[in-house]
Amino acid sequence: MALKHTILAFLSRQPLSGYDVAKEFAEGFGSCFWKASQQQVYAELTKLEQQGSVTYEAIPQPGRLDKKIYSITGQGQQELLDWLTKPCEPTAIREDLGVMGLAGHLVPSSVVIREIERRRQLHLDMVQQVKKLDQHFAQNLDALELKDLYMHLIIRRGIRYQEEWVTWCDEALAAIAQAVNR
Amino acid sequence: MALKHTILAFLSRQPLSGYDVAKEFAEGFGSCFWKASQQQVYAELTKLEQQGSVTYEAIPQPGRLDKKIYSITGQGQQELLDWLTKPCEPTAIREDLGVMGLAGHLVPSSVVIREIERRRQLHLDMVQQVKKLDQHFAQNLDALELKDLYMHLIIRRGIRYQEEWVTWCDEALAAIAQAVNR
DNA sequence: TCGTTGTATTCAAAAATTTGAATACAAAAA
DNA sequence: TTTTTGTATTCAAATTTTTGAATACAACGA
Repeated sequence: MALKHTILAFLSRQPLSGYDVAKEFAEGFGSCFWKASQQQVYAELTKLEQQGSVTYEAIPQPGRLDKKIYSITGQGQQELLDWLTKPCEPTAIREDLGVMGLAGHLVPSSVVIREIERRRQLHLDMVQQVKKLDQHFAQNLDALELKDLYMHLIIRRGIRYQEEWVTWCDEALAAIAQAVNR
Repeated sequence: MALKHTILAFLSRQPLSGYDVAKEFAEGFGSCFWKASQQQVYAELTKLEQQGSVTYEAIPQPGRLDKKIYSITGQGQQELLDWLTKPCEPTAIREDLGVMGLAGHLVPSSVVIREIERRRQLHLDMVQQVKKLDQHFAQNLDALELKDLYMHLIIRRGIRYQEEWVTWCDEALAAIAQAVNR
């Protein structure tokens, strides 16, 4: 389970509130690599706190519930470290669009084409979004410390992934158009 | 949920036993796009059968449980068709290795390097494996009917995905080596 | 002949993820 | 000024996925 470890990893970089962690999953690093809902994040933070992997400092907020700023503990850091040291397995793409490859012939080709065109645009937008994440790290690459270099490299993987989808959409659209006009 | 629809899609191509479907997920198309365990497949097939989306013909086998050959029904085909017609959203990569980007600096760079080298080999193996799936379809591309063209295209996506990981591993290893020797 | 691999199905429990809410106030935009 | 967006947390339920078994026989190789 990487949700737990992804949260620990976020907190190993800086203390964050649950809201901030959820935002990381929705908009930042997580948007490309690992999505988690607010509820999942809050539930996991509560569990991690009970287990002693994280602690929080409650910031009183006038007239509403305290804001909790979570930090990783020594124990949490050790857990993360142990996990990082163990080999991890690649995961399947788990992409709904794949089903089109199996059964696309059941729907009119126009439906397939429309869907691929839609996806092309979505991935194009994602390229821009993920590139923004990289802006901070992509500057003077030669002087980057390891911490930032790792971040840069993995973000590059995300960018490439999205770019590859755009390329694939173009190729697929061309191939389908050719086959249909035959 | 694409498990249901992936199973329906398999069965839309040909009738299969639960064992065969599970094999598709483990070794065939699914190995790259959507993994599901045997138990998941059998449970889902039972549910689909109860709902009338699939039927099975029981093949008696001397001395053991019947073998069930499942086929998609008209209703199942309609469900699949409806699902394919609806737009689908891209999914996050959901890759454990991503956590390295966030917190790789907590472990010695040798650990990161070893892990990336290991992953490189795994993806290299996957490239070969997925290319095998394509063999049947990659022949005389210009005469491929749509059904097979779609399959070919989506398998190409899987090949590229694995190849991209290999390329990324190479780039990452080079960049890390350079940073460490600085 | 003995172990391994492959065919074939089923049960049960635990863990993870998704979905749908509700609450509450501040700040910015319409 | 009214609505929308953003900050911030929590509860509950349903669904999905993972993990760990158990059963049974056939075929193949050592």
